[in-house]
Amino acid sequence: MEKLSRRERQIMDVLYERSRATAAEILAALPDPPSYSAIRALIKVLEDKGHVKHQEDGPRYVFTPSVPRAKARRSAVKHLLQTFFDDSAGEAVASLLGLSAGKLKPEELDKIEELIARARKEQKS
Amino acid sequence: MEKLSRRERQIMDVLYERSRATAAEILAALPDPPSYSAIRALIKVLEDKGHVKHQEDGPRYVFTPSVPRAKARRSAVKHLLQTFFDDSAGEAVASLLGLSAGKLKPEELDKIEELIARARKEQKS
DNA sequence: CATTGTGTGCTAAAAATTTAGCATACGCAT
DNA sequence: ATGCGTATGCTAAATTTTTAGCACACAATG
Repeated sequence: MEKLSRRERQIMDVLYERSRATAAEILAALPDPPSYSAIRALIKVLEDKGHVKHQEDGPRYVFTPSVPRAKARRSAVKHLLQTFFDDSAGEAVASLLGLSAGKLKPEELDKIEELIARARKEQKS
Repeated sequence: MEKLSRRERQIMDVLYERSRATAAEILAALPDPPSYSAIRALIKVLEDKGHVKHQEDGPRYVFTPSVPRAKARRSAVKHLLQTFFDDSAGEAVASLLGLSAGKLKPEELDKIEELIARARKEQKS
């Protein structure tokens, strides 16, 4: 599994964000969008590298990441944690809560609290 | 502020992780490290683009990101949230707690709980 | 005071990325 | 059936990234 160029990374981001997209949708979602052909060439590279799969949907292709989102998530979080938070999950959570202050639904808060409770138990064991 | 290539991104990651580093340290920290000259050329580009500053420390240069870590953090978190968590901070926190299950110090957990309590208050207001 | 080690700056070439452009296929309306 | 719009596949060229290779400065060492 080879490394991704900037554009390739951007395309993967779009795919992970929407979980599936056509070439045209990707084009629309990219910053400084290049030409349609350019996009398609890039997608082909991504397919060759094994990062992207496609399925036919009538006339057009629909592309999806070949590594499941959950897995990609984990690496991304791990990397973020290492790079910006010295591996301190606490700080990271703090940052998250800070960033979305006031935007959190009570149920989400409940859920998080429960997770903390669970973490406490694991801690003791 | 222009876009970063893969290598440039990697270098910035190292810098954010350690907050400061010499060319040699960066070299040591990079995956598939290229030559020393290569590193230095890349750093120069990053300086030209304005992402990196240096200060002299005796004989050698010490490089630091020119955008403060806290700010870079915020963008990184925001981007992660958008790309992998549909902007749901709740899910992101869940993922964090899951990833570092058992590795969290009780004080950290306390800290998080307090943040939640505070979020609850903001919620109501 | 030469030599060695480690730093910088610069530049040209190699490699990789990114782009545009053309050929082709297919559905659909004229 | 012809032409139009929108797909895909492919390729060659333009651009950017990445690399290696000097040249020079300076401090420490023998």
